[in-house]
Amino acid sequence: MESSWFGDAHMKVSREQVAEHRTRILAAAACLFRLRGFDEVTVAEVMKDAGLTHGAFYGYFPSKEALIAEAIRHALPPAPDEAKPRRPAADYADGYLSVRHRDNRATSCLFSSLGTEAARGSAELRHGMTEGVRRRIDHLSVEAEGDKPVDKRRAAIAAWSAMIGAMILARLVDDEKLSKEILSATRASLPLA
Amino acid sequence: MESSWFGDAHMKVSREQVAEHRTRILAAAACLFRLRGFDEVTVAEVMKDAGLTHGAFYGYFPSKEALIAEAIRHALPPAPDEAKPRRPAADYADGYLSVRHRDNRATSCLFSSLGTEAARGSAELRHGMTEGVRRRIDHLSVEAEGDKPVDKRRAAIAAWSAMIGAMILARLVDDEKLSKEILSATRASLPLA
DNA sequence: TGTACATCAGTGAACGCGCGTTCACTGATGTAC
DNA sequence: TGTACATCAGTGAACGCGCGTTCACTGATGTAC
Repeated sequence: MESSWFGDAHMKVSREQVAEHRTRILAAAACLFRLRGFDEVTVAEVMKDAGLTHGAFYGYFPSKEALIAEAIRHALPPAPDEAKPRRPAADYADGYLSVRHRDNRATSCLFSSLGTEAARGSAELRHGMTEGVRRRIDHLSVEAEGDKPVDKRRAAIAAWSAMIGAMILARLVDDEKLSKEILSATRASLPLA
Repeated sequence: MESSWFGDAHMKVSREQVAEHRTRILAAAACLFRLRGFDEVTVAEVMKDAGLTHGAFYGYFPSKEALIAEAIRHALPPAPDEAKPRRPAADYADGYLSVRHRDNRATSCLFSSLGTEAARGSAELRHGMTEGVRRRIDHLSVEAEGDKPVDKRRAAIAAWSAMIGAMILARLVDDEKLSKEILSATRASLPLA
């Protein structure tokens, strides 16, 4: 089947429809996975949240595993855009270690909501997440404590590790007071300028 | 059925047998869970690793969920023993942020191997893990940086959060160099005396 | 403009497999007398 | 000491359910002429 400029124009509407459905599937999956984990979410649920029936799934993705890798890639922070200003590291840390972030799991940081399971995931999934790790380290390195770039990068890695660990503990613990203490104690000790 | 001192003595062997089997089930479960996560491990596998068949499981635990909570409790660090010397915090951190710990998942720290999934677990599971969190914070507080106890405790929380986050990232990332960098950078920045 | 045909995203019933859980049974050990 | 019975941890077949995946079909949209 060939496509002329004419054919393209006519197909455009349904192609956009498909692209939008695909985006909705990925977004629904990313939310559900964060809320309940990869294994506890079913393909049928994701499709229902995206407004479709489960049978259509395999027109979009070859398997649930492929959806996991794609949804994570899609939800990860995008490559830095020169046009947009970088978010200040202190702002990022304040938001990250907030009760709001702790309780908003559906839109939370992927590393603190799915980190331990993702480490056992497919090569594709881990590769996607590795890119996300690199970007975040680069982002935080700019304003981390230290004189030389090496020191800044080291501090950025330590600071982000602490944010992730603290968020996981804050969500895990069944004592609200301890949970808040973990967040604030970690915030106070972050090596960010 | 009454138990006399005589009856007790006669029953002792089989009671010890049962207790040992129970321990083996818990130990096998704790290893498998760390390696593959709660959902990916089957009751039958745990029993096989413990040297029994799956049918015997329900003589020991009422459900898989109960096993999860018990196995985690069993694998968590015990209450501090006055008789035994505390492990120095620097030692603990060196071991924690080592490649050895990263690669030995079967016996790894529960928070870095199951943290994100446990946060979505049963109340029993979360309660058990909360006790583990308290103990570790107390343990590390003794030698953390700071003059007043409050400062030491704050530093201990931040240091442990960083260890957990760093271990999760080090396991997740598919680049050996970056993985090691995360461990060493975090180790260098830990607020431990 | 109208009619017949092609395409293809989406539907929902069905399949097959695996896993948590149950249960009738076994066999080793201990008890009664 | 011997015989009959009770107990109970463990066995393995079976059940039932849910989930990932497949597939024949629908119906809306576009194409050919």
